[in-house]
Amino acid sequence: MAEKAPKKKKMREEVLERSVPLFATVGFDGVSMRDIAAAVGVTPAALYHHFSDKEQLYLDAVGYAFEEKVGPLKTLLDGGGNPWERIEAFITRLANLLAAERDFLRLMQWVLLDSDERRQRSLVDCVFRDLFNALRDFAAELAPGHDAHRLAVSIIGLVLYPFETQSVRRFLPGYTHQQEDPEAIARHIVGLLRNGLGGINEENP
Amino acid sequence: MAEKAPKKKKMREEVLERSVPLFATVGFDGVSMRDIAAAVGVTPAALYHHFSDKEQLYLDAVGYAFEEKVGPLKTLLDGGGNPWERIEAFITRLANLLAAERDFLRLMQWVLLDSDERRQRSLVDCVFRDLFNALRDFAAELAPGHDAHRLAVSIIGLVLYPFETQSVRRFLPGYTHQQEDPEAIARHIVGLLRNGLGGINEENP
DNA sequence: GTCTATATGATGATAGAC
DNA sequence: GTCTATCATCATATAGAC
Repeated sequence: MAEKAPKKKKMREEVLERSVPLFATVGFDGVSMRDIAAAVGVTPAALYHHFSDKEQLYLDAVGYAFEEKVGPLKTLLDGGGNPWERIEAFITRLANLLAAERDFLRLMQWVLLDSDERRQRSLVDCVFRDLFNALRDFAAELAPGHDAHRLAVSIIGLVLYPFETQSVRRFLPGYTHQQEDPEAIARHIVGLLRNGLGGINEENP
Repeated sequence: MAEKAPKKKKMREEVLERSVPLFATVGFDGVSMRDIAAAVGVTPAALYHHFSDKEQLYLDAVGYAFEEKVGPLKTLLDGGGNPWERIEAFITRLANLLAAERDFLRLMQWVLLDSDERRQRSLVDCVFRDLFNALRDFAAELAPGHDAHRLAVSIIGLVLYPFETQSVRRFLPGYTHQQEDPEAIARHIVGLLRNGLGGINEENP
């Protein structure tokens, strides 16, 4: 009796894991409880034993997708040492994360578009707040003369936008596969933050 | 008979005008034909006399919302003269547009998240392509040493992100109403592009 | 061109057997 | 804890009267 069946406790987690890509792809309104149930391999009724309703399942799924993702990122900013080295490490890590975990990015986009204020607020509380605060505090240290809040927004936008727009840039001329390389994106952004466009060319240093 | 009834021809446009804020707020899946019909003041069946189906109504609504918005923006980039003056004018105009027309921004976000590839492509064709190409060509002129495509993405991201994230930043500390001032946002971005963070402080020049 | 009425199916959620 | 069966409601879309 010391050994419990390992399968039993995992049902709830299994639901979350399977529903994350669904919500990430088509959003809250685009996913039905039937879809999730089918992805898990149960009937829709079974889901209601683990989650009170669809909204709670969604909130838990988003929280599940973000936990253990934002923590390590925040740590990169907290450490001491050269601020420019830290911001470069943060940007590089974030770019690699976004490139590898596409669901992560899309869930963030869905949160930004959520029109249910109560739901959006609870998502922000569990997902965005800590990381944004850490980045804003770091921005204040990195560039004391600038508005830290505004600068934090700029940094996040610079990193996220290449990935957010990838699905449409595919169709545009001048698009090459290598433009999605997270390391190259990070170098581009750090160069921009350091010197603006007046600095040394990134292509011909 | 030389004078036609001015009301008759406007029905189609009326539907588009009323449906744009609905689609902008809750997206394609969040709006029903009943919602649109109610907003216009007709029955759902009447909508099908003007649009073959919901998707066509959506595509036309997005096109309607973007026409006469992107054209003037593109013109700002095409003109000759000092490139830095032109990019500043473009960024300032775009920021003011985004601040004034919230539906415009949200529709763009929905397009970026659209999981229907055929639909997304047709939206990109009628909405994004021209403006992005103009900006990319301009970026090539502004900073010949940089990857023009990448730089165009960075510029768009810098301008759009303060507005895209406004709905969640409301809940975060350090948020002040004045951070949404499009003129201040534009100055911040131009300063960043010119000098990076190493330049003269924007707050204490 | 808009209406009433309706076909047809998907949706979130629940009751009760096992 | 999961199932079958079902409810009530909502969805897109159409047919045909006016």
